[in-house]
Amino acid sequence: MLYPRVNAMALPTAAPRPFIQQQNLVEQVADYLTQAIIQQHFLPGERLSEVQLSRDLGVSRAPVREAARLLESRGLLISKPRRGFFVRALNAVELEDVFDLRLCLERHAIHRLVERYTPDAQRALKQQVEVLCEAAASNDGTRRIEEDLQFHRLMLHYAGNERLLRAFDDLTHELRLCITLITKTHEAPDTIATSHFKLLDALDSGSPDACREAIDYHIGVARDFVVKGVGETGDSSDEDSADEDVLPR
Amino acid sequence: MLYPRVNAMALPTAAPRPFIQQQNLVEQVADYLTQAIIQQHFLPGERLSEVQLSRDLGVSRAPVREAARLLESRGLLISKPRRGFFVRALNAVELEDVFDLRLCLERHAIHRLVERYTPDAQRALKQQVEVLCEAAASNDGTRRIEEDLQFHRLMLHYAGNERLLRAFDDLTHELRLCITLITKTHEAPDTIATSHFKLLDALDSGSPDACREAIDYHIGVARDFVVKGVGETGDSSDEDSADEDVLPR
DNA sequence: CGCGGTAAAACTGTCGACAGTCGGCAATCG
DNA sequence: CGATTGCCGACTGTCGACAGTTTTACCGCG
Repeated sequence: MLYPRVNAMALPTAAPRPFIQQQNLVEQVADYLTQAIIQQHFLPGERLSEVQLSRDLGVSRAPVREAARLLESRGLLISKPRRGFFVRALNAVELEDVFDLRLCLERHAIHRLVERYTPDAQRALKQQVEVLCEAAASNDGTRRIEEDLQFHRLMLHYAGNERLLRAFDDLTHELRLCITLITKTHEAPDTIATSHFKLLDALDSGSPDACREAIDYHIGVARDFVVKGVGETGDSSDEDSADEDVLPR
Repeated sequence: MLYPRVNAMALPTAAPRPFIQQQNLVEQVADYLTQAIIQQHFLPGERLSEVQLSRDLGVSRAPVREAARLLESRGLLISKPRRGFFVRALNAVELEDVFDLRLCLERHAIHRLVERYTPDAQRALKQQVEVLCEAAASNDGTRRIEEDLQFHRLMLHYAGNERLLRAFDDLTHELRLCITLITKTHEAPDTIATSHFKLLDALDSGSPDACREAIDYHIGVARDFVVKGVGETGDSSDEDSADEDVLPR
């Protein structure tokens, strides 16, 4: 083992932090854990030992626990009392739900966006598609996904509802759980490109119906892609809790 | 001050826990803080001192911190590094965003629900409306709101997407931030009743368009109600952070 | 009387430690 | 030989304490 301190960890896809101030330990540990989970250094369903993590990262257990709670709220971890934290494992149904919610959010967003489609937004989206195309041509699967998500983030952003954007961000955290499934099944670069250009065209047309059709198609493709990829791989999770359908308040 | 220990707090809408085991301190503190914020024992924008809380509740600071992080993820608190936790204060724009997202979620939910409208769901919703009507006749404003939310929770539940329900729950936490504003402006009991009966009728009709119209009207009324209530009261929040529109990844 | 600077107080971030609990292993009994 | 029970190790939940930072109060000076 003997990992270095968190300061020295390599994060190729880390969030750009232009500010001078370094984040506190909690966020650093959270970022580290997020990356480790996404890159499958921790497998779905695996238990995370607090002492092990704190030893490896060279910090005490308090920041580790707080970071774990943060990731739990993001749906990346699940805590079982007195048992510890486990890496969340999405089964097929949960994955369907995630994409259904994504459809819900993006439909709404694109309708809001087409109402207030400024040149600024148009320019930014167009530019991001270009970045995405460039990424799609590369072999870096993770970057491809991130640029794709960033495009959708931009859409949500220019839709003008910050809370909607937050809901989307919460969702993407879970989406990244199965990111490796997507990166492995190498989607054709031009498919990605045309799929996004269709969205731009629909927005340019100004027709809400065209936008809805475009986003439905777009997300449908992504859904089929991931659901196909998951197949029999990542179901697991829990069969022991048989009292889940009582709808607690 | 001198609140009692967290064990003694009254939670009329507490989750049913048939098991012997009591929850851990973190959840207890989180529930306590949630109730305290909702009942405005802590005012919006107010800072929460960790030591003060831990003294008052008779626990150490670790559970308080973890509970505070939990509530931060729910949007009830905001943490500023090295400054502490503050009660979230929703301004008018944020409130609009919340209701817009609620519209987004419930539109989607009711469309999913009308596709799979089982007798079970119909019965449960009808019963909940009756409970709501009873609550609406009472003077307990908090209970009125909670039963109202519970009805919508049921709708989301029977829509069959657990993730959608979670997104709604996350949102209602923020909705409760301005709950007192709603309870003060006493809505007419029969208005509430008929408004919900319309939803049931739309579902019975099986027409997606009717459902959409009903939910749009329903949430529109609620939105106007709250937005009118907030008026000049709860804006505040922060004017110091001028770098919020850079769209961080 | 107002203002700037300094020092003290209070608070947050982090740490190490202790106690209760859970899971696994082995010894024992049927 | 299989099931049960007691024990042991490991781990989580919680606590008190220390260090660095922010806020506040106070004091001198203009």
